[in-house]
Formats: sequence, structure tokens, C-alpha cells
Amino acid sequence: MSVENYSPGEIEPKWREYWISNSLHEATDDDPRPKYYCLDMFPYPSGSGLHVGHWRSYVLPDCWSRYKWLRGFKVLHPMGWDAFGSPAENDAIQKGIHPAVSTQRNVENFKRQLHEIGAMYDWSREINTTDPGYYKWTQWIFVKMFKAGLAYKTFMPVNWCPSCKTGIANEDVVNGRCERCGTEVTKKELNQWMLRITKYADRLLTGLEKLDWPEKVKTMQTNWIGRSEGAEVTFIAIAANGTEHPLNIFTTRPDTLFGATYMVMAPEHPLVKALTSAEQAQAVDAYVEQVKSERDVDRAARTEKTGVFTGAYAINPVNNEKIPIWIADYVLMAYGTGAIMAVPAHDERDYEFAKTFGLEIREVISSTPGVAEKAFIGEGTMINSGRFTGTPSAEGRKAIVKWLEEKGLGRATVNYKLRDWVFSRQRYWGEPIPIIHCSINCGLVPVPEEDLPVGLPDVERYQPTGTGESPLAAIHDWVNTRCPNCGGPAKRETDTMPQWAGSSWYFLRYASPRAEDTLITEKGREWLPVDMYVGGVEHAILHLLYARFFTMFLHDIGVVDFDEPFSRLFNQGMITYVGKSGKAEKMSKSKGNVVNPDPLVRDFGCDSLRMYELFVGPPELDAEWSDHGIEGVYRFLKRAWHWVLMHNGRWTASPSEKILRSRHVLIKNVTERLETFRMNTIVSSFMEFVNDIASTNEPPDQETIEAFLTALAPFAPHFSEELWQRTGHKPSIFLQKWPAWDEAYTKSKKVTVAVQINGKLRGTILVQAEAPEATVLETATKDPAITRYLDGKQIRKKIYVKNRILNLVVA
RNA sequence: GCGAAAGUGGCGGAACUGGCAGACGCGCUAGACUUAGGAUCUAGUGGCUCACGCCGUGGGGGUUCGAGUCCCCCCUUUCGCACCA
Repeated sequence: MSVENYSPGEIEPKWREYWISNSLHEATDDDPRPKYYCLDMFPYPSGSGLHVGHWRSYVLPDCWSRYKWLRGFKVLHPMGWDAFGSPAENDAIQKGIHPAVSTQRNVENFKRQLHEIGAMYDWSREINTTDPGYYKWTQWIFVKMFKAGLAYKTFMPVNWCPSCKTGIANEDVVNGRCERCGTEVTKKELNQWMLRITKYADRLLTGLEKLDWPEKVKTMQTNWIGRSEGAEVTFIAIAANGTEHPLNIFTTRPDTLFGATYMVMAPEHPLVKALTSAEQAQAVDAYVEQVKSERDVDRAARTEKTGVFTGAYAINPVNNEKIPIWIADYVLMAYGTGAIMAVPAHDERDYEFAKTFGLEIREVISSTPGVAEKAFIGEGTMINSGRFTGTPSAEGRKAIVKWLEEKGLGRATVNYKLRDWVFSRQRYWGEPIPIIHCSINCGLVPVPEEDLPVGLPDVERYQPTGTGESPLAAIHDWVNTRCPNCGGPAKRETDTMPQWAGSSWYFLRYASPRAEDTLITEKGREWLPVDMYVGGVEHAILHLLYARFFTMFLHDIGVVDFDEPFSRLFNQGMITYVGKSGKAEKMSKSKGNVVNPDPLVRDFGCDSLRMYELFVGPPELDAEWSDHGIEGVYRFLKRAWHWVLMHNGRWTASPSEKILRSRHVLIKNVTERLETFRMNTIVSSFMEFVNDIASTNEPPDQETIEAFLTALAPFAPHFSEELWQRTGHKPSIFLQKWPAWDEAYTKSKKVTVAVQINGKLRGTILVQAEAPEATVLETATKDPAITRYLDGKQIRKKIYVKNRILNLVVA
């Protein structure tokens, strides 16, 4: 008999329409079921469309959300737009289109494409960072931070992108280049807004422990925060002219203090001028200039050590020894105190420097290899260390710090690599920083909370000025205002926030996206925190660190009652494809290796593409796109379609043992593999099921059909919904319960046991499941394929693993 | 240089605590049905011998009755970090 063909092009739009018009995907606060919040990383609505690589990152969380839904949770799975940012602004500069217009257009296009994926987003909660109703709260958070002393403005050299014409954060610099545009970053002295993220360094570090995140991401954050324990020690620097200056250094190895044979200051260190001798002045100046003019990339690329002697000396507090002070660019002004004591015997960098300039290397920790060849950086017993000689180094560290503290010459401290966050951008398309500069004497005054948002005004020219002022500075009507404090003349802050601002707290807003008087409502709070956060590993540091910082702050001011926003994080691998370069790379327009999903959806349907996106490989790994792979999934769906409809309405009441076993094995596999995120193997499970069952002509029972369709629904939602209806059920299949399995049915009565002789496979035998060793042995020794290896031999050892293997050791 | 992940047929990839390596899919081969098929179905498909058998999970050692899986050494690829004292 013939049944109607599977035509995804007809059924898919129909069901999407149905789900939306029935508000099936909308999360409601009053739903009594337990909540589950699954979040995709915030997309920037770019002008170019979605490719199959993007698809992958949306398919997985959608399947997961639908699964959780069938598991009885009320699921919040929202979507919105991180729509501030430079691409729209660059477009505005080049084409004169208002960023708001192009953003709106891109959002619509993006939304249409996401729609094609069939994802169950709750569009009633859509948010957009450029919406004044949204950025009102971004500004509100800033004001709260300002009031808490976490936002401050200061002159400092910052990373400056000459192409974007704006200062950027340390986190935005990748290998000396601007993370956004790839231009080499330079330094520029600017008056910048900063956020005191360093105040949260310890919490950002310890908070990682309780998170269910990939270790890789935790490690990256840990390294970025870069906590190290040590001591600050005061040396007395004696300038060439005889004046004395306290010179603080940071060290993690105070136990090596007796091995300090010279000191090094960063070339930018403020004491350099005062300490330098007349004879060395010229060399020092030249070196300082050279370092200043050198690009960071070159400085980092250079491996050999450079430096100059200042002509000054310092007194080592532990032994009153006089040691020379050098300047060298291997000491960074931005870390610690910008000066170090150099212990060449026990520090690789100092060792190299000492070798280069012929400075003394004094061993103070005993070791087997010694320090003749290279620095010894391990632990050992202190030697040549006065009264500390003989102390184990770990103990000596504490003892010396204690001694320094008693003498007032030092103290135990902790240092971090993490720096405060440069939060100013001299760009147009961002949230205005809600601060007013009073021209009389109130200084920096936050915009009163009730006056928020500070709207982003229209400008005539979007072009960054390049002078360190944003285009907003040119709008005099807007800039000139009154001081909220004294009513006197005042000017608005014209810097805007970085794109990270809006995305640092957006996940909170989804919980009550339309609330006007509060960032988050009481009811909304119940949805939080995010249970599952899915996105690429490229946000391992920046976004995730900022979002955690914002959340901790909002926790501290009572806005939320948790301090970690994302309980579980899953990093998707990306899709690679062979483009012009001849090797598989991340898809991008410029590489010319983008695969457009539209023709695939047209020819095979969204469900096939969804399943193929999962089938390409383990979700956490990168996967290479294959052009023909989707056909296998498509064939599977067609076979399944025909199998269901062929038996439709003629279900048997007494399914065969084979059908029952196949069903229970399927449900077990799919469930277990979902829970462990092995999505690629789930698709295989379904294929095996259909291969096993559809090849027989045995009619299935109704329960098997229902279980099959329900389990398939998260992956091929349109397909399942359509067949659900065709098999006489009322939509929606997503109102069903996830099917259960019975372990007893998953086991077959007979099992194949492999028989090995001396560890080599010699045959297989079919025995009753759970058969005892004696029975298996008896069966095996009757099998001619096996006995021929036993003839004339003695069985010396028998190893039997139930239902699996029998290994006979013979001689 | 440091750290992490990975290396399995022609290809993408399976293999839970050590227990029949290659599930599933692509591709390929043969056949069936077809006016035709790049549709569908059936069978086959790691290598060498193609009979018995032998060899096979990046390479080399080891533990074990038994190793893709555990231990040691090395190679390759990818991704992070890169003078952080």
C-alpha cells in the first residue's frame, strides 16, 4: 500500500505557525512546574545571514530545552539582541544609515532565519540592548556602581585601537591586536572610566569552584585572574646623588631574598629619573624612549633580554648588601610594584638577564642540579641565607615574611594579574555613561535614577573624532545640562559603554523583560539563575568574567539572591569547512567557506538539518562539515515516516519481543545519551531502531509508536508533531511526558559470548543470558570452531565475564 | 617555552567501569525495480592472503588471561597563555 510522501516543506511551516499562535513556547511565571532556564549566548545581529555553523549552536540548546520541557519543567528559553557595537556604527559611518535602522533590519532578518531552525524561543520576552527601556537598566547598574565606588574616572595609558579610534579593555586585546578589527593596538593616555573589577578578584576566583563548567574555561579564568601570594619588601634605593628612596618590590619567593644580586625597575617606573646617575642618564633616557616607542607585539616577540644600569644602588634589607639597580622591559609597570629584586639563581628570567650582563648569580636554595646551567626554581633547603640557612624553602618563606613584618620592612600580600576594567569607549553606538560633570564644584555627579535612561541622541556625524572624545561631544544641546546636585551649569559625560555592558546582565532581564520600575520583578527572580548556558568557548574570559562580576555586584546590592549567574556551561565546538585555504577552518565570509542552510532546508527540511547538525560529531568538539551527510538523516526520516504511516491505525495489542526490546533500548539510549550530551550518538540510536524494526513486517503497538515519536520530538519537532497528529493524537506532542523504559525489557534472552583461546578470539557462542560459567564452558567445548584449538591441550585458566567473554588459557 | 584537548577504515565518527574494534552515516561495489534515475529496496564493504590464517586504534616500551581504554617515553595537530616576578 502507498502512503503520502514525507514533504517537510509542507508540514514544517504549518507547525511553526501552530506553536506560535498557541503560545506554546511562552514561559509563564505562574506555571506550577519546576523551572528550567536554558540560555543561548546573546547574538549580535549581524548583517550577513546565519550559516550552518551558527545553526549548530542554536540546535543543541533547542533540543535540550524541548527535552527538559517533556521532562516536566517549565522552560525559559529566550532570545534577544546584543545590538550595540561597531559593525552597525561602521555601517553608519560608511553609508550614513542610522545604526538604529540597520540594527532593526538585521534583527528582522536574523529572527526570520532563527525561525527556520524551528527553535522554541519565547519571543514574548525578546530584548534588545539598544532599546532605551533596556539600557535604562544598564545605566542604572553603572550609577549603582559609581555610588558604590566601583566606577571611577582616571588618566591612564590605555590600549588604543587606531582603527576603531577608541580605547579598549585589556581583555579586548588579543596578541597585541584589537579583538574586533585586528588592528595593532597602541597606547594612549586618556581620561577613562574604569570599573573596579579587581575588588572582586578573589570572589571571581573562588566562585569558580562550585560551577559546573568545563575545566578549560575555569582554568582560563583562573589564569586570567592570576592570583599569586607573596610579599612586598621595601628596599632602600640610594640615588647617585646620595638621596634615599624606599623602593617596594613584590616577590613570590621571599625565601630567596638572600640571593638578590641586583634590582630591576620597569622603564616607566616613577623613580627612574630620580635614581639615575649623570653618567648613565643618556643611556637610561635612550632606553626608556626606545621601550616607549616599541610596539607591544614586538616587545613580546623579542626573547633576548635588554636593560640598562641606572648608576644607583639599593640596600637589601635582609643582609644590608648594596646591589645595583637596573631598568629593563622584562619588568612590567602594570604588575606588582613595577620593580623586582632579581634572584638569578632561582628565577629563569633573572638568570638569563644576569648571564647577558655578567651579573652575579648567587645560589641560596640547594639543589642537585645546582645553578651552573640554569636557574633552579624548585623548593629546597636555604643556603647562604644568614640565620635562615638550613631552613626548608617553604618554611623559610613564612619565616622571612614574619621577620620583615616585625622590622616594618615588608608584609605578606597577594597580587593579581587582573586589572580594572577600562569601561569608556569614544564611540557613538553605545549606552551613554550616565554621569554629569558639574562646572561649579560638585565634580562627577551621577544622573538621578529617576531621570534614567539618558537617551542616545541623534548625531550628524558618527565618525569617531580620534581625539579621545566621542561623537557625542559635538552635540552641544545634549552635552550642556544642569548639575542635578546644585543646578549649576554642567556637561554630560560623552563616553559610551563598551559592548560588553549590555551583555553582562541580559540574562537577568529575560526573567521580567517588560518591568518598568525594577530591573527584575519578585516573580521573575524565580527563574534565575541560568541552569544551562550554551555557547562557544570564545567567550571563556571576557563575557563570562564580566557577567559574573555584574552578577556579584547586583547580589551585593540586593537585586538578586545568587552570585553566580550560570550554574552550568556547555561549550559547543564550531563547524569547520574547507575553503580557499585548502584546510578546514571556522566558517566565515572572508574565508569563503560559508555553507548556506537555506538550500538544505528547502531540499531536506529543517528537521533533517537539525538532526544532521547533531550527527556531525560530539557537540563539544569542532566538526568538519560534509556536504552529503545530511542525506543519510533525510533517508532515515523518510523511512521512519513510511514505517509509522504504513502501520497507522493497525497497531497490534501484543507486540513482539523484538519490538518491545527495541523500544526500551531506544528510550534508554536516547535518555542516557541526552543526559550526557552525546547528541551525535542519539541520532544513531534512532537509526538503529528504525533499521531493526522497519525491516520486519511486524506491526508495532501503539505505545511503541508514541514513545518513538515523543523521544524524537526534541530533535525533529515538526516531523514528530505531524505524525503525532496523523496517528490520531491531539497536538501538541510537546504536552506529552517523556517516555520511560524498563530495564528488564532491554535485555535479550540469548546473548552472544565471545570465546577466546589464549586471548585470541576463536569463536562466538549463543547462550542464555546470565548463563553460569559451567554452562558456557560446556557449550564452548562442544563448538568445533573452538575445540580444534583445545585438542591435546590443557586448560590452565578460565576467565569468564558474564554475558560477554570466555577466555581459556591453554598450554 | 608552559598548559589543555585530540590522533581509530576512503571520509565523519561509535565503543558505559579494561572484555567480539569499526555502531550509525557518507562514499564505494554488486544486484532488484524502473523509459530513466543523482529516487527506492537488497546484499557487501579495515588491510594482506582472499582457504586456514595473519596484521590492524599516531610510534615505541610496559602492566594484564585480555589494552583504543591503564602506566612510562616519543611524534603530530589544534586551541589557550606567553617575560605576571
